[in-house]
Amino acid sequence: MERRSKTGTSLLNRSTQKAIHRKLMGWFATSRRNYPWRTTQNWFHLIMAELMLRRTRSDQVASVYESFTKKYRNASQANLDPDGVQEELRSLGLNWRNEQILQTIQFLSHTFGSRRRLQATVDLTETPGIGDYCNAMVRSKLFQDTLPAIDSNIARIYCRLTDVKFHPEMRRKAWLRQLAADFMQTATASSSNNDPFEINLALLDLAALVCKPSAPRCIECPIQKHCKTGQKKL
DNA sequence: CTCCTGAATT
DNA sequence: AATTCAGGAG
Repeated sequence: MERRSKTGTSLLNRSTQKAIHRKLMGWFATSRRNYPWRTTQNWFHLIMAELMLRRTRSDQVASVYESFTKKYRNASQANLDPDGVQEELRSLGLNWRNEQILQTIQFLSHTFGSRRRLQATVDLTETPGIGDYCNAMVRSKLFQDTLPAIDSNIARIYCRLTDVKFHPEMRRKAWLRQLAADFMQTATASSSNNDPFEINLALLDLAALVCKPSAPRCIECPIQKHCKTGQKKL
């Protein structure tokens, strides 16, 4: 029985990764989506955005995010007003999630209070409701940490690149996480467009705008040349 | 691995 | 109407 090599570079060699990074960021420069949480330096607002975005469209989150962040500037303020938080989140639906968000706020408030900055040593995955994906987004933004964010959409990109049948559980597979980590290392070692958070955003936007779940727009894709799935369409 | 849950998609 | 989605937790 053949065993697939588990290293990222064996699936996508280093020079291909470099080429993908260059093309991806060129595309991102003109195609990026702009949302308020992408420019905030407020760690609490950034976390809240990621929680709201779970299972919810970005455009729907935008107005709620604006209202929420005006009302609550830090975790302590939000924790003092759980009813108001519920009210702010209500239009997003998913009430079970809102209960969880309140618990997350409570933990953040108790642990970090109203402090403006988090220490770079903080491990946010110890916070209830925050896992690897959210941690990577927040740490890459706040500390330029070279952590690849892997949600189902980004996992889909890596599966298509390497012609592996996609399944939502793929985002947890060791070979995919290794590949994503390798790509982040290659990309951040580049001399330009090497901001880890921007690289995470570029992949998210490519997944949302081009490498869609069904009917991907391979013709418009900046990395079709390097994608095994895209190559089949030529 | 399975479960959660209701919006989005087909 | 039926299926898919989606990070996190167990």
